[in-house]
Amino acid sequence: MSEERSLNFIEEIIEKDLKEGKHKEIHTRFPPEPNGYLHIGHASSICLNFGLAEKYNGTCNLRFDDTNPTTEETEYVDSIKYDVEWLGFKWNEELYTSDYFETLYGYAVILINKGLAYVDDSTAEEMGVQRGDTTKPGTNSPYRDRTIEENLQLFEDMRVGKYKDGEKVLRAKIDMAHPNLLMRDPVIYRIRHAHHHRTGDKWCIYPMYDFAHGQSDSIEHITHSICTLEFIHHRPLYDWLIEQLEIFPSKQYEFARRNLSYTVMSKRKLLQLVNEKHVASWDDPRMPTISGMRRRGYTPESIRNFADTIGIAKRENMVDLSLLEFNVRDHLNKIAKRVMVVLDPVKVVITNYPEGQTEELEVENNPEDENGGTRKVPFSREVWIEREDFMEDPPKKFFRLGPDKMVRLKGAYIIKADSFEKDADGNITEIHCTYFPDSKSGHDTSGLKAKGVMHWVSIPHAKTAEVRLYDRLFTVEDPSNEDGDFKDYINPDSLNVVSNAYIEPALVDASLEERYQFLRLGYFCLDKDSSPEKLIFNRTVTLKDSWAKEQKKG
RNA sequence: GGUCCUGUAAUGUAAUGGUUCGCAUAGCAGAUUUUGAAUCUGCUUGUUCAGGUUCGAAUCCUGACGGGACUGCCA
Repeated sequence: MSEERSLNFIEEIIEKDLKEGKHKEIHTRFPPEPNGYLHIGHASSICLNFGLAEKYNGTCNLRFDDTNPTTEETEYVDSIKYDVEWLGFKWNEELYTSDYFETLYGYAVILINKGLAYVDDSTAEEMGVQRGDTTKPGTNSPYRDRTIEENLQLFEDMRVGKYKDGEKVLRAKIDMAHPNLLMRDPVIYRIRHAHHHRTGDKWCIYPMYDFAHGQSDSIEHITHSICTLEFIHHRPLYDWLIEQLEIFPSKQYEFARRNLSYTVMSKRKLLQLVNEKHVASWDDPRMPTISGMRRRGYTPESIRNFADTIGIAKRENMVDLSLLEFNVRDHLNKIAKRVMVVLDPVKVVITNYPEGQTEELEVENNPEDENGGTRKVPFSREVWIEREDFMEDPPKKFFRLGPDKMVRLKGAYIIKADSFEKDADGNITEIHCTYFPDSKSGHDTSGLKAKGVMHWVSIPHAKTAEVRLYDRLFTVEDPSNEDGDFKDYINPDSLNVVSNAYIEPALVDASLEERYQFLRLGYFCLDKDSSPEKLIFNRTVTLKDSWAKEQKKG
């Protein structure tokens, strides 16, 4: 039944490798550095790596790339694990590059013994000069020709803490004239007298990314090590080290990271937004972090479908937000409970409805779900409707309430507006309507037809809640690529708080797990800061609004 | 200037030398609708350019042009 789906370039490589017997089974890994929260870009990588392992019956490890003790923290480890699980993936093993520190040290000794690494006393500045640049070849360090014995001794001295930070480094001995700057005797170990989140104070030398990542891949027998495009220059070094060390030949493949419009994705920038209080926290619902999207109401399914939709490739890209929004609407439409909430209320009095009378109307929870069931919604003489649903002098195509216009109150009766009252400022304060008793939803014998259907909340039964309306965090597609600071483009209206929305009574039992569609308004979820005393809802995404479009046309 | 990666519709992706370049989103029309949602139907927009190879090129080759990455003791 499954439709034929074309393979992305990595799947092609894998299928070829499997077919040719290069590997019996594939092993991938997701290798985050625990120095920040995961974002939607990481989600693509997670879906790719774990997804590939699932698809080809292989395994995927979760490996924390923790080789820099000064930036990494356990808090991040925990959040990363939570996010990966929340997305619905299970790792084969939970691993840490720091688990391999002893092995990596041994690898470095092997390199020294082969005459392929040396201890260098040059300062960072001196090394910068030695490196040359893209046009000029580099020059050899004066320490490049130390003997193996001397290097061995010096490296051990580094390990036992004889030197201060920055005093010495271990460098691979490759080629200072190599056209690839990364091959010009790259640093592979540096001294850092810092407390590591897992190894504590056991080490004062730490391997660099290039001497840790590929080796860790190899130790774990990762067959396909997938990373983003900017590491493509590292591949020759990745291969060189594995070859010299004569260890399992993991292979690196690169794909282009996914960029999303109207947001930023770099950890540095996201950290800045948090630190400078442009957002409340890492999980602020406006953040493109997985935790922020979770809090906003995105579902794991919608994020995975999104990752699937945008696929992977090697070219630069800017994925339009609408692709993400489509996926979240698509999923929420199937699962969200429909409820009625009025954000900007105006009072409607149904003058011919008996005073004091209340009806319990049976209303469908979700027309998209046969098993969604129904709930009771109380109806009475006075109801709140949305202020924008009434116009004193409506244009022709306005399918809502206006003088002498008829609309159906969703799940209830058809009403007609007779008159309205205004305050001194000209604001409408009250609308007087009559209802048609034989137009009751499900039992309509009136023969009337109302083009418009509106949501409403019975005034005497209404409860209140705070509703947070979120919009894109930035006003431009690519804030990082504009003139000036990216923060100059923060959308001042990214959050609008409605502190006193009227909600139908059934919503007081709202739960964190449930997703809701506030009829005609959008998809919402309960915020984690919500309490029975003060309910708080987050808007995940609006509904598509063709009326808004119509209006824009004028 | 060096090395490397990359150019298919507004956006993302497909085509693996062989119909008329497919799909999704977005946009536009219409149908339908007790959500101006959803659903359904139709439509619009594309191979960066120039040569070459070939019966045949988005695909292979050459060159140009465009976009991007690399000069941390970050990852």
